Amino acid sequence: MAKHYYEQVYDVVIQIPEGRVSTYGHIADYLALGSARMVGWALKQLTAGSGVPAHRVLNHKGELSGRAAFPSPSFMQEMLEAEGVVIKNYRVQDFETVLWIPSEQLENF
DNA sequence: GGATTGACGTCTG
DNA sequence: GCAGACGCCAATC
Repeated sequence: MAKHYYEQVYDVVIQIPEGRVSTYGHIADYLALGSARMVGWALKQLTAGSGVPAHRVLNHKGELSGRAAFPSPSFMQEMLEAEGVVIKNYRVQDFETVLWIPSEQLENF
């Protein structure tokens, strides 16, 4: 059984540092999945015990679109706020400031 | 094996 | 800038 494509998504999401967030588009583009839906689909398979901080993955608007998939609607927000990310009405403040890009991580960090 | 779904993104109007 | 439509690929029914 070869490594599923969503496992690659897990690997990238796990590398997202605390206080930072990423987007489906960047992850999809980095992994060359071809569609952000692949990332969303992969994260959908995730669970709280998967060890993958899926709450750090947002949509291109910086909105916590996936909060509905969490056990609590505020779970995602609480999680990010605990890491230092400022959330306002389920949206990340200074989104581009806390935005974490996998390709950028590999080339500059 | 065909149709539907899915935590989205980009393009066009 | 906002709204609607399309695309994208894999998994599930």
